Amino acid sequence: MTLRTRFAPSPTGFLHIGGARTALFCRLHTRRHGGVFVLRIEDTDQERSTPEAVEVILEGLRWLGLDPDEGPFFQSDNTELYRAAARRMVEEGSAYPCDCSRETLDEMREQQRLRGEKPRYDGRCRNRTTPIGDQPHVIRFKTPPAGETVWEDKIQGTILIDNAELDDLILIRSDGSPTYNLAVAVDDHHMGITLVLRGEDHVSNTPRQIHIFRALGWEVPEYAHMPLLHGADGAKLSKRHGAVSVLQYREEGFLPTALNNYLARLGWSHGEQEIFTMVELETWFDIGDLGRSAAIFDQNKLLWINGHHIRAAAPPQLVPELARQLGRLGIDPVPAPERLAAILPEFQPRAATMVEMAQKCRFLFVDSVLPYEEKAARKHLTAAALDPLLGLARHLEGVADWSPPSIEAAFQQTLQAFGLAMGQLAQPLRVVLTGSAASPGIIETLHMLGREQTLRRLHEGAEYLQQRH
RNA sequence: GUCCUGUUCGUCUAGUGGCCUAGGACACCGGCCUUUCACGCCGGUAACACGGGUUCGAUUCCCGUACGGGACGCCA
Repeated sequence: MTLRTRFAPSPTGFLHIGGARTALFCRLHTRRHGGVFVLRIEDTDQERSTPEAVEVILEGLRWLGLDPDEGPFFQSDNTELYRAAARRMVEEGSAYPCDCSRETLDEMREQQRLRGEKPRYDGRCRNRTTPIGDQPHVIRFKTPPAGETVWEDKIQGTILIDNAELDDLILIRSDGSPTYNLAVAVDDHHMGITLVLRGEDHVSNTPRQIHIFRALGWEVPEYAHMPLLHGADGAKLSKRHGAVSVLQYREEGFLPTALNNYLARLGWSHGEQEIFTMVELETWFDIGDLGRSAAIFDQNKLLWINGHHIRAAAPPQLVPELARQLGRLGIDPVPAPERLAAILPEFQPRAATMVEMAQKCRFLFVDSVLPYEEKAARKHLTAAALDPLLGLARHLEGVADWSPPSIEAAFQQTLQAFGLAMGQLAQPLRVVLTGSAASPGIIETLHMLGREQTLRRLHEGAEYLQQRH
């Protein structure tokens, strides 16, 4: 039987980093074993599910390159399937109607809590003899009162739960809609899911779902519960707690391959390798190699991995994202792709994110870099810098082809003429050309900037110096 | 509170009874390279939660304690 897994987010908000990791693990594990990766949208909560959230989740998955092999399927399309399953269970005696009010239930739980018991439904409607009729009611599952439920979790190992710990969960709400546990079991069966891979926070739902499978006479799938992702405070990452949308990472200049690489390394390792391509992950990743404890998200390491992927990328691959980020910085029009591809190699080793890269190469695409960075100007734009800069301008005006060797020659001639060391000319020049004291190599910087802009900024700098000193 | 579950450097991890005076990576600190900033290279600080067993020998196995996390909805 071929492996079939599913990623089943509920569309009640953005796709956060924890959800993305679950999707990634499903995808990688499935690919590794030649299976099928299914996407199912769990929108049985009509109150909170929105089409916008569905769109955002799909976009997040698309950006990460985690498109499903099948789906997306929507649970809201299967309502009749769930109702039929519930009806059958009532007929066969494994489920029953219950008309206890929410107030009754609240009070019940409150009392139990006071007595130090686990809050749970006490099953008072289980054996009722009077028919409910048209009264609003829910359908509850008749949980086996004794015995234990055990499964061999592919990540956690053997998990054994005493059935006495479980209460009679609701299958169908009073408005006729199915609840999570029913919908999941029915869909996992009908979609032929063989491995349910999800977060550890679902462990307690597993025995309930296994019971439903058994009541319906279906084969129970395998389960694997992966450790959760925690925030810096050590608590579970969730939409209400610290987790941001994966699309936010795109805005901040992270590459999808880097994010996948980092997420995969959280809880999993392969020898002493840190950097992985998607293909490598798909050939080596296996949930059997996952650790069992939660991991804390570390932005620093993500930055390092991102920088690595930026450096390893072929320039043309980065062009669209650099263009987008420059646009966000107000560069209009955005430079031509060929131009960006040409300058990219100089900036790849100098940026941990695409946002940082856009900021660092911005000086190439503006009309003027004034005002200069204050600290840089104070340190390097002294009165002594004026004459050498003007001298360099004269030498540069004689350069016809603007090739790096020619620029270098003009630069060396100026150095000799004024008896200066490299840094004494390079630093003031850098400030005048880029506005800051840090940039790619000075010859490369002149070359990238072009003859016209270089000379213009040289004179602009000379003017600044004359006014200041 | 009850049930489930976890615990190796600050963080991610290697480690499945002797190869561990515990390895790698990020971060941090030094140094080298260098026209600046990066990249790269070299080096350093830093961890087996605690207590009992089992064993010739425990980071590794068992029990307990502590601390952490998850679950306990007509949410998923």
